[in-house]
Amino acid sequence: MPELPEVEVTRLGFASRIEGATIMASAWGKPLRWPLGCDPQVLVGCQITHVGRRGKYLLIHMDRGLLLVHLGMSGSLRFADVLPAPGPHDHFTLHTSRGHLRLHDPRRFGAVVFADGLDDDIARKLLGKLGVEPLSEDFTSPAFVARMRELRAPIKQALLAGEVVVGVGNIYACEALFLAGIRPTTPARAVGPRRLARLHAVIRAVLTQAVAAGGSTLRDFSGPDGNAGHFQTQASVYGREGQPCVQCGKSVRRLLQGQRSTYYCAVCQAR
DNA sequence: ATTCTCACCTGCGGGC
DNA sequence: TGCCCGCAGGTGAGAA
Repeated sequence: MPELPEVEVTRLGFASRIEGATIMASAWGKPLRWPLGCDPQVLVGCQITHVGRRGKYLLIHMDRGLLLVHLGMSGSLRFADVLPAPGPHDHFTLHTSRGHLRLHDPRRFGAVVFADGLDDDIARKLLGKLGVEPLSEDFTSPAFVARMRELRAPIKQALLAGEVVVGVGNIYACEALFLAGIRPTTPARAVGPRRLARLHAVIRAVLTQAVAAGGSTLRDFSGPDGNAGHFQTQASVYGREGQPCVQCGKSVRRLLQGQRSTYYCAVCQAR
């Protein structure tokens, strides 16, 4: 599920409410993608100071160390004063003095990992190669164009790789390429600079709109208050194979790139 | 170094 | 009704 907008919607929904809370206990279900990396007792008594985000990782900073939370494909976080007893897919609950934070993740591709700090080994391993934040000032058009022009990979896969810009997953990569009029299979370096500049602008715009719409809910995702996102209803191509292109009316196509579905319009994205 | 494939895990919808 | 297949928002590991 969660690409940058969904993670950001999650963060915005509970960050200010949990900051300042003291952790009382944690509860665990089935194993997630990676082990916590410390004794769960280490968390008890820690005070949460700030909730940030890097790419698709939530960073729960504490007075001692931080938690890196990833939602994988099917994860969602819920934060509430009162939560029901954990269900079979609730694999982590953080009980704090300000409420209870719970990770629901049927597929368990998500993770909760403890790190001493952002420069410790595990944090660097997970965050070290990530590209620029697309909603930050550092995401500039000239730098983006220059970096993309170095890459042989098909442009969609260059976006998904996250080494140039983070947070753009399968939905938003398809949408951004459609809005920029770029064929997803074109090698990044073969896309003209003006189209790349357009892509830069459109990535910002589409992610911003998606955050405003509460993210996309295909099946699992909900924000920390339990509300579904509705950006998926605004999608131009994603999930619309065989349906008419919103611009030209021709049938939206689907193809596979690196085992992932790509949706595009062969007319509007001619090259 | 790159680039590609596999693997992780569960659930759902479609076709037979 | 029920089974089997394909598909799903991510990404690290290992092979080629």
